Amino acid sequence: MAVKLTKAEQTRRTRRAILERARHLFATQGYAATGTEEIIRDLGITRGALYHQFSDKLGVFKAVIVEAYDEITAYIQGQIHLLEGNWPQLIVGCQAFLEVAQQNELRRLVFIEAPAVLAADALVEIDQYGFGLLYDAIQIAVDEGELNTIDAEGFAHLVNGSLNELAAWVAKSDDPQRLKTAQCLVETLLTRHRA
Amino acid sequence: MAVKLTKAEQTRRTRRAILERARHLFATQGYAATGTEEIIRDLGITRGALYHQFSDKLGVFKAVIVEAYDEITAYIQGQIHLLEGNWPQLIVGCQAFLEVAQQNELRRLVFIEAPAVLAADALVEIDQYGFGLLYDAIQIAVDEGELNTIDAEGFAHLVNGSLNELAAWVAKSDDPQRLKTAQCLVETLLTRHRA
DNA sequence: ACATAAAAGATACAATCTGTATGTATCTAA
DNA sequence: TTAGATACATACAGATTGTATCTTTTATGT
Repeated sequence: MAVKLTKAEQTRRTRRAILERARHLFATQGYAATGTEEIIRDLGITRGALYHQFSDKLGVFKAVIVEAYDEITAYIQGQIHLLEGNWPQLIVGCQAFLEVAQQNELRRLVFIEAPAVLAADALVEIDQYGFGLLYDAIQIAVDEGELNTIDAEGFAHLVNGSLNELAAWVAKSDDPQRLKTAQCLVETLLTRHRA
Repeated sequence: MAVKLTKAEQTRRTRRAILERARHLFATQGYAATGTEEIIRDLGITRGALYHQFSDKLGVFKAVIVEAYDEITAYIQGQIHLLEGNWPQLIVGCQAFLEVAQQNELRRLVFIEAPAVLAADALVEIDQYGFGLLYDAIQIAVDEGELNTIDAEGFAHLVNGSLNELAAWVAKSDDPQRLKTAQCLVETLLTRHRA
């Protein structure tokens, strides 16, 4: 029956199907333990289609990671874009990160698999954007005299590391209180460095 | 001419040779990109010896990671064991971590490769020890009324995340000043949470 | 509308790599 | 000294990735 599809539409569907299946498998089993055969199984296509749409297995992974990053930053932007002023945006942005990065799939993908798989590769480039938002906000806070630190860049890394680890901590537990605790800890961290 | 060796000694030498070579390769190329063949090349043995001494490739990796962890904790212990009181030990211990974890080989191995490779596996168990030292010190500081936080465990994760990320930041640069900056940032972080 | 180009995908295959099964020599212990 | 264990080598099966080639369907130009 095969309804007639435009080439562009066919490509779009194939890529989406591959990306969604791959994302789930990479997140639950890891990159190495997931075969290209497993990705396309039940999708009604063969590995040939996958290799036609993506350069290789790593190409699929990169595409998955880019989408995951976009989701995270989009969520944070959505939470802060109505707020007035850099300082509250910084605090709420950090707390929003803890909310979204608590999802296990997203977390393992972005903070465990990606650094290892893309180690030498394009990781810097991709991660740079997410970290950049945090760094910018902290730099502004320093410039505005709100934040007191000897090194804005270093402090941005300090906060970034805290956020990643706390997100993992929150995700590990099923205590709904833990998210609130982590959010409070980050707010305290920032407040105690207030000028 | 093969000098006569006792079995135990032969085993010891083989395992050491494999572990040292594997550690370097895993650290520089990553786990997935390092083949068992590559590990034993130039060691004067075959893959058969490797599989006799270790359960499999993952077994080699685990052994490498355990040694790396031991090195890190040994260094920290050496730096703090003469200090009096928990609070200074906490601060100096964190700073010592930044010194030792700045070495690129150790860092990629322990903080990038290990989490991905051992994801579901025994990672928790291994990492638990290193984190445990930090957690204990923080718990004591809270009990002694030195540290002010709403949640000792959460704060320990916050500090741990900061340390890991700052270590990576220090390692990325060749500016010798950066280590000092990072150490100062951590000291400030702790001091600002002092009761 | 028709011929031709181009793209999506299928199939088959070569190259690797891991782990296992089996064989051999050397050491240890009764 | 002899039986068994131990360290290691060799050969091979299974799995997986990427590439080369072929087929089919859609797009394009005249």
